[in-house]
Amino acid sequence: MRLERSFFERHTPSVARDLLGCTLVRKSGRRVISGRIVEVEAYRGSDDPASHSYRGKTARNSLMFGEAGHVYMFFIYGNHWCLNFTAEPEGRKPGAVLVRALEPVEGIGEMAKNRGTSDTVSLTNGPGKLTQALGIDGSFYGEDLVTSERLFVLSAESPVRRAVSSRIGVSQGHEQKWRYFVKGNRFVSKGHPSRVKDVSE
DNA sequence: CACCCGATTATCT
DNA sequence: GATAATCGGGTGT
Repeated sequence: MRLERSFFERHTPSVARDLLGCTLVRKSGRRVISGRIVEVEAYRGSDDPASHSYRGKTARNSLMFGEAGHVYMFFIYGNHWCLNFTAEPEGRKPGAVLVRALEPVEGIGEMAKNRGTSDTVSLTNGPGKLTQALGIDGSFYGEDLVTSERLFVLSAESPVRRAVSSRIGVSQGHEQKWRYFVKGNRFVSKGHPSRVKDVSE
């Protein structure tokens, strides 16, 4: 079942945690590429120095202040697109969940073509990699996951073992343990080893 | 495995 | 003008 609006209209870390095990589906014509979400991070509001919305509303982050369940894309380090889902009830705090890793399900051949590699593990084990594998770019900025024909999320079919840590790649906001991943899954990104130490259940 | 670095550009100060 | 929620390739241990 496709996730509906109410799923996203909650506390951002809860949305992030519950996205683990859900399936991200990318459709273009007859082609379907999909993967299970195995790693995410929450970014939230004026109390989170690592969030793009920390310093208030700007042209780039305005979507994080709007209706939940939309796609927030940003381009980083001159190379990569990162995929985020907006969260929180509208009018409350700005919030978004970064999708960091997928376990490939459908369209693996297509992913390999998009990524230019045949190494299955490295197809989708990072935020910049999975967008490339699924053919998701800046044109998806603002896409509504609740109604879109080309990008949406299906609810989890079976429970997953979750683990938590501080977030990867951020220079501030280490105290918050807002990275969630599926324990033991080989498609979880390696991240920065020094920042993955404080893993807890 | 640990560390280092260059690529490359939108966005904000 | 500086910075960045990354990646891949390199070197050295």
